Amino acid sequence: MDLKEKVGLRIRQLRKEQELSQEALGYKAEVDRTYVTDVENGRRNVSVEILERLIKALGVSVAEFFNSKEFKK
Amino acid sequence: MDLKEKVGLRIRQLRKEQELSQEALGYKAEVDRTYVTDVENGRRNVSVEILERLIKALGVSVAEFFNSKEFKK
DNA sequence: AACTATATGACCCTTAAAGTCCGTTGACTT
DNA sequence: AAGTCAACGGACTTTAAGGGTCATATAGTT
Repeated sequence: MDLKEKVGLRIRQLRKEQELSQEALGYKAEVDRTYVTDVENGRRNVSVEILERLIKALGVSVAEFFNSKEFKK
Repeated sequence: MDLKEKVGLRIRQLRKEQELSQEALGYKAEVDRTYVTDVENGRRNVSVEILERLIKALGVSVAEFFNSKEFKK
């Protein structure tokens, strides 16, 4: 599993915790709803600018976002 | 300071610790040395695929990479 | 002082891919 | 049946990826 897949799973995990729909997250992060779908399913090679917006919209710091089992080796 | 600038500084920090030149890091990560220059100076909006290669080349986990002061809020 | 080598920075340019936006469809819920 | 949510497709626009070139700085060499 590569990084973009892990990122997608982590985003989905945090989004569910917040009880947000993909569309609601997309709105907060100012990205298209279909784009959120693709990112969560590991089909998008996101840039750090977009990633930053998504992480902010999820209400966590970048360090917290990556402080998760799948990113530790 | 946005995320891509923070990422650039962190890469530079870790590269210096390893005593690698930009060219040597570029070689390990399979990116052009001028690209490394641009990334470190915050001029490139890197994708997670490239970021993953750079982080691997620096010999740290993704979690470690982002476990640094500048990424905590 | 002129020359070599190494390291970095700052442009410029092309093309492959990132990112946007319009749909539709299927599953599930009320 | 009407609404919500997620997945997916196609077409389009924008930008990252990658590489070229030249300039600068430092350090050692002859």
